[in-house]
Amino acid sequence: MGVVETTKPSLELLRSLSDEHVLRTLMRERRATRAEIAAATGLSKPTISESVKRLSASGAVVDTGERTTGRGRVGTYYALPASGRALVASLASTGVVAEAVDVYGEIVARATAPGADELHGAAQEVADGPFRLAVVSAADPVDRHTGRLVALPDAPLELGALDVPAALAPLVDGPITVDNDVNWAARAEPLRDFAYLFLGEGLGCAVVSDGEVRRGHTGVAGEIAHVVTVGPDGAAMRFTDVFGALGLRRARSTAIDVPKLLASDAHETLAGAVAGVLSAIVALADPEVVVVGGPWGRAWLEPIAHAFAQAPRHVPLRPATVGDELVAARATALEQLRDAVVSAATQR
Amino acid sequence: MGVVETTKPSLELLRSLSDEHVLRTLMRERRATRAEIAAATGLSKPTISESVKRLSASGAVVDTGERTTGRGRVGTYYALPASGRALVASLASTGVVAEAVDVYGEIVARATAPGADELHGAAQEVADGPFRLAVVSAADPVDRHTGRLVALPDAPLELGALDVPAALAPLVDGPITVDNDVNWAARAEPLRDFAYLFLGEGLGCAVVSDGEVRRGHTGVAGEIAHVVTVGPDGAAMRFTDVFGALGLRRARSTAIDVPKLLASDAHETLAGAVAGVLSAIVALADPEVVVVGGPWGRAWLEPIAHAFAQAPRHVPLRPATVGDELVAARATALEQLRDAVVSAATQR
DNA sequence: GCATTTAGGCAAGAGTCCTTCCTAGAATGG
DNA sequence: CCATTCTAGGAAGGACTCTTGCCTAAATGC
Repeated sequence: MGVVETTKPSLELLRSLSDEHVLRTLMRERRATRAEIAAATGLSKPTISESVKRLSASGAVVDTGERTTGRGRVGTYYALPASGRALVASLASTGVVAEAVDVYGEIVARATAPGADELHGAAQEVADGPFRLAVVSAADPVDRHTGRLVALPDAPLELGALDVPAALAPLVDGPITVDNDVNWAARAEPLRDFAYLFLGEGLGCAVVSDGEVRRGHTGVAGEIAHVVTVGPDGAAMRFTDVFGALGLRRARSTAIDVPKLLASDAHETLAGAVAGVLSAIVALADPEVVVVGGPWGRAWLEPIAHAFAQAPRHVPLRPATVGDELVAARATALEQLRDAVVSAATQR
Repeated sequence: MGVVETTKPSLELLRSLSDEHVLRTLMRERRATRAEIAAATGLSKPTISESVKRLSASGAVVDTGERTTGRGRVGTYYALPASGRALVASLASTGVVAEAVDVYGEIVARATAPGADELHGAAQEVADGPFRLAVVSAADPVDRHTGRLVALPDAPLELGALDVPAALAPLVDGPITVDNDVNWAARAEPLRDFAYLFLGEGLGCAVVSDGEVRRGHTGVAGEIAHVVTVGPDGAAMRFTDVFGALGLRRARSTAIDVPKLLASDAHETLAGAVAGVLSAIVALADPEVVVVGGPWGRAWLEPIAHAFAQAPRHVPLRPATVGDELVAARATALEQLRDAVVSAATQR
């Protein structure tokens, strides 16, 4: 708190600001003449001309060879050179998706593979030289500092002992961001303070506060398996143990047997247990709404909402919009890639 | 996410940056010659001279009349004029504290009064013209948008129906920031991801994530009274109800009877209940440590830590450093006051 | 064929930063 | 007591960046 950091005034600062305007305009427009850039940024034509001259000399923008047609003098189109790509990947037990995203936000290549251990192969398939950075969604808890998957008690790693950063390091020449799939799904919702509760084979929750997913110290915030809640006979019980007590786990595993659960008549007991967890979420995170996703979360939204409405404090529940965890991962990758390009071109 | 906001390059930007450097230096040093400011900021003497000329003309800095003594030419000391004050107040059922803080971080006036309803009077006592802003700590849940106290189920307002912003509005000519005392206490700890659990007559918790207290949508994040936990016979029970079941509440109230509690032999039951709440905190916030404060929280840290250590996931507990909720409130007020002075002087 | 339109360049002006040098005045030391 | 040393402040000059305004070249449309 209170660390005031004031940049020194300098003409270099102004110059880099102009350059940044030019680069970001070309990221939006793909190509533009100096006059078009001036109009789009609100800066004057001579300023843009100077900036383009600098950036051309350093190779940060290039003359595409194309020329305007139409009335008036022929203009020269400028564009960004091949600026590298970002890798966006999704890892689940059902398979891997790898995508290459360019600085315009275009998905320029895509590959899928059946097993999570084929991450490297899928990434290599969409590679075209080293990636400038990677953003990965994984269906397991993630350590926010190392990017490695974290084994929590009673929750075997769905993806096995895969070391994501190590698997990608040879292909990526920059930062590798890894986060949980539930957190990525939450980032796609346009709310500032809410929680995203995922109820499927695994249990998960993302807490969004002040517009950002809060990951906590190690990155496993929202791993709700051990929250104490109401079990079968009103007994206090950890959330994950409720499924054991009801015989709704898959054989020799702590994973929930979803088909069996959906076919069972345990609506009420489970809704009560979920309502207990929701009480903890509301108490600690104070969300505006709780978005409920996952196969049985969505199917049983009704009884869950009914049980939760009995609680002394409650908030509205809403089904998750059918979203893809890659949407937010792509957006993050694009933002990081653009920032990397701008800072590479403006820093010296 | 991804909203890139780039400031336009302009010479005015540089000028305001120089002015800000000068102003912030004078806030630290109280008075300085142009040469001293130049040395402190790293900017050149002519630049500082220009800035001081501008700021003197607008009245944002003044010649104090003092002159340097010592070898060399006599220098002119400049300083900030009377720049207004910030009000810092603390409200508890035991009484009110009001302080006036100036732009140097000095407490220039202080008043106390026995009842919370004397907020206006205490504030008026330390006033010297209108305050530029106010920062208030209140021993009740606070709505982060309105600054009003929030009545939650089973938790009567300790301070009554006091409307803090309305009480202060006539004295304050700017923003009024109100927050819970537990949140202020947490802000005084130098950690980025942790929770602060307060166990006294009331129950409270602050969640600090990524270096900031997270208040949630309405501002009542951390109000843990309704978290489901383990009650007397292993029954699932809301935290606040545990005290009712054990007969540890004050008469006709939901407040905890602390002397009775400390004299009771309910260590184990209560430690188990607290451990259940800690499980929820760890699951949802993933803190590095949990700082435990409040009269019986500190006294019973041992049994609580013992019970919590049985949980499948746990983090270290630590007693709260004997802190004053006003420390962080003062720091916030000072930062806001300085920002206000800088922006008033640099904007036009 | 000529007015219109448009990209880009040039020139001038204002403003901010810096480095370097100069000056006035005060304390220090022989 | 006087030369020396030290320091705050100012002035000069150069380097840049921004803007406005004007000019030129080339293509279109009537």
